[in-house]
Amino acid sequence: MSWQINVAVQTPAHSALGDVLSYSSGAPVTPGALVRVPLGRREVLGVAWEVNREDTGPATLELKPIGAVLDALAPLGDAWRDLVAFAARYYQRSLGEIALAALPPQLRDLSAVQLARRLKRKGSGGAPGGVSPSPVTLSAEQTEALSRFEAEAGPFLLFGSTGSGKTEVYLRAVAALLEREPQAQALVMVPEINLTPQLEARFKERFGADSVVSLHSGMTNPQRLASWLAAHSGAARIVLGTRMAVFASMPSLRLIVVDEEHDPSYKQQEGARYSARDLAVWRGRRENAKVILGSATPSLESWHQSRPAAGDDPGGRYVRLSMPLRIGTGALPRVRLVDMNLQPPKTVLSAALLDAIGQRIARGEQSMVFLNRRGYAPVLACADCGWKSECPHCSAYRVFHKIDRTLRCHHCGFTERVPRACPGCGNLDIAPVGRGTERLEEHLGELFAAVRRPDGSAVRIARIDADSTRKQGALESQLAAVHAGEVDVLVGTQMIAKGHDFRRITLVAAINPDGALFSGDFRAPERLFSLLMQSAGRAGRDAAYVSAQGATAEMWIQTHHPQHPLFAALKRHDYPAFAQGELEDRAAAGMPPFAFQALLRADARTQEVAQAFLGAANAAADALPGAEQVTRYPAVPLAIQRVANVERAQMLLESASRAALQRVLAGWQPLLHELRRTPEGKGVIRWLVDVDPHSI
DNA sequence: AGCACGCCGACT
DNA sequence: GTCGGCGTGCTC
Repeated sequence: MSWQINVAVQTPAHSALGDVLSYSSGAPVTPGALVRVPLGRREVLGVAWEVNREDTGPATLELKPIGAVLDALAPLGDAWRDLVAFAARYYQRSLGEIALAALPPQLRDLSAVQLARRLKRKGSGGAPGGVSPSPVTLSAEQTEALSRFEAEAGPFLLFGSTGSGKTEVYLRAVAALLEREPQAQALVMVPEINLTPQLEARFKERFGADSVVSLHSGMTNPQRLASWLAAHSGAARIVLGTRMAVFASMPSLRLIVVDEEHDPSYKQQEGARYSARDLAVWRGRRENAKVILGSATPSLESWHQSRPAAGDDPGGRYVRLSMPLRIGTGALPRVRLVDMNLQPPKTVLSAALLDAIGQRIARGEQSMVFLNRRGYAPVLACADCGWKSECPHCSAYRVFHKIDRTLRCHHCGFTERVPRACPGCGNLDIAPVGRGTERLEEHLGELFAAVRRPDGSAVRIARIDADSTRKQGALESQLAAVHAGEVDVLVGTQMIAKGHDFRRITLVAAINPDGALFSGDFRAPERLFSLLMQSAGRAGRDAAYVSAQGATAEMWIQTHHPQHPLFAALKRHDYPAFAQGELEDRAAAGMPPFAFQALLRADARTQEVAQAFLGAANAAADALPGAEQVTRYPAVPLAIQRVANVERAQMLLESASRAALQRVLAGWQPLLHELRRTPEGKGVIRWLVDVDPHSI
């Protein structure tokens, strides 16, 4: 009984327990080994973090002995533990929470014996598949990007417009690595589960099915365990996945690709709020793996970080690789702005846009119309008494879904049948206000009811959004229908703007994107620009198809602000101009990437309690080291202040120094734990820190 | 977070 | 008399 093992276990952030719990062991355990340990009445999985000989000083407290060591599995490496430790520190979470969340869930339930049995059954893995030669010839831009990638250290920002062939660059970079180093592994991340199947197919075709595994939350637990084990053992040369994959154990990691690096999905929005993109860059440096961030509309952070040196400015830390041209003859679509101020009042779809869609139908081409609002109408209202379909549990309206005649709250899920008469005054005349995708689909159906396709049949309209794709496999089958040409007009939310290659779509329309122009969220314009650029990229991807049809691909935007500089840049497909404008605004306002932010949020039964806690927390931070370099703003309610009967408030911290902000946050954590036991902390349901928040 | 203990209302 | 509501407290 002479070893003290400090183990990271899943201790929740609120428990105020230490980062690691100490146990005794009769034999040393390798740091990084998975162990089962007693915790209260139960036995949980943990990761051995530090191992000390217990010969110094008297035993201060009686330690429980560790349980089984899962020694059939190689211990997690130093680099992996450093990554977890960094993420825990930076995002203000416990070591164990990050570590355990990074492991496949099934590992928690398996005993040492079961795990050993499973590993034996798996055997040593199949023969490594050879790399198939690439079927395509590289463009000059791609060749240039690859040669700079090979020659320099990075990290790289691959700035390539939609259709410029970024994926082929990733594939070549991975191929060169795998051929050069027989053990090397590559990690390729994509923002959404929906995008993994097509990328997975492409990688498997090139590198063989045995070399590639996926890691994302859509997989079953056994699948995730199998993939994780293959990555951990080195049998899988390529790991493809969503943000969670950044924590995959990969002993020979040499290359990390973050595709669509600007995508908000890389930022985890619950639990440990980490940015997988930022962690990827950190991990790359720690493990000496090259990192490529790719995007047609990079995040302003990455764009700024990849600025070239100029004058006194030494430039950013990233190397920018630009590929502005679209492959083949397909030009970028023409952007057409419709000034909605010149349309008759209450116009939903302008006559010019309808005409353009009609022409596409007549030519047998497809159009895509998107609107970022699902359901039939965002509000149901009574004209007589002013009743609106408010959610009784949230400070939000319930959305009218005509399909099943329900009012649904998109925040808490509360659903009711639509009332027959106004609950306020009994008036039978309650009407939908505004429109969502359902209503747009209906509207288009009416408008094109009399129109015939070239073969004389009726126009086919389809809708893809979170509601239409709820069932397993629904998205795939709906996408297949679009690809097969069974749809003339596709209506949907931003879901359809992301990544899917609709080769026969020659018109994309954004019906009402104005909301993001003057939103309180300073990142809204960036997201809108990226969404519109991406949507425009959906149109006319198949150059051969477009030119054979003699058609011009078009992106239509209906707006009340046609003079807005965002649209001017969009018209020219000029991301650099847009970014420069935004960066100037951000610099002037002292916002990211010129400042660093963190949020402290508190949830309570009442807004007063939540704000009182934040007020006390604010006062407690006065004395912290670094506080003089951090601006603390007063507590305010969240934009949606009540969800499921919980009131939410937050306060913002901002500093030009990331280090100072980190120092304050680190010192704050224990004070916040103490605060919960004071009168100001009574009634606080939870509090959380969000470092580098995405929306404030 | 789990999972206990603990102290008050409606059921076999 | 017990089943069970979730308030409070602890886990090396």
